[in-house]
Amino acid sequence: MRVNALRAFKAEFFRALAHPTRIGILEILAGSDRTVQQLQAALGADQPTVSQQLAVLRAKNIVAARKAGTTVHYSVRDPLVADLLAIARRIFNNQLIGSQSLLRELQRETRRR
Amino acid sequence: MRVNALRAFKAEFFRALAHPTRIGILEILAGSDRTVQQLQAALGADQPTVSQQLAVLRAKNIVAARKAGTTVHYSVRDPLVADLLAIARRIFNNQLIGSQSLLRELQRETRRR
DNA sequence: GGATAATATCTATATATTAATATATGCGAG
DNA sequence: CTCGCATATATTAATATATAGATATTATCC
Repeated sequence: MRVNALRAFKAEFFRALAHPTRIGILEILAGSDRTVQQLQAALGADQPTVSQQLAVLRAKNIVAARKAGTTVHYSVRDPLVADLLAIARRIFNNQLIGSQSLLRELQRETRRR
Repeated sequence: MRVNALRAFKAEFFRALAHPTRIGILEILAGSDRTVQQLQAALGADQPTVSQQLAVLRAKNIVAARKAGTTVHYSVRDPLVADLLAIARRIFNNQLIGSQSLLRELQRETRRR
């Protein structure tokens, strides 16, 4: 039964998304490619943190790195990741009925797209 | 900035999916509701394992439990979860080019739906 | 070559997750 | 009421992950 191997693989993929910084990175990259510096600024995170979380996403082949001189540009490998995040957003939206403040922020985000 | 709180929340959601058994449970429940016993049989997992992973999904409000006498029927709360898994499947499909055996199994699964 | 900027990796410690096993709870049958 | 089945929870040891900080690598400029 390699259904199990497949499920382990899927679980690994979702685990790669299971971190606030990595979610942030993907949300930003879903819009357009960015350098590490830009990600640092947009996330308000320090350099090693961003770089380390990028390494996780790279290891899972979710993002790609393109080197240009001393800076590195990152992009999402599969545009479907943006769709995935969009569906996830709708699920949160349904789920958060009752948690007003988070819900408001989520709706603001949904409108923006 | 409660964008961060929101991202933490999203990360938690994905963490709930980040386990082979839980993926299995959701794939099965996406088809139709099942009792714990049915899940045990379908997954080939023992009772405490299934129950424990169901508890995780319950805690995140991803599944709902309905008690009928001594047995408990589980269902997925939001039908969008099935869509999420379907998109994830397409992402794996793109990503797995090169890993032939897993890819074959994945395509078999995609065809089935 | 040396200095500097951008990015990556490592290390140590704290914390979380898992798997296996044991035990507890609730309910229906008789 | 008590027995047995279905499910849930607790416990513990092993493993994995996160976080913060220090350090290493790489390319560019002089």
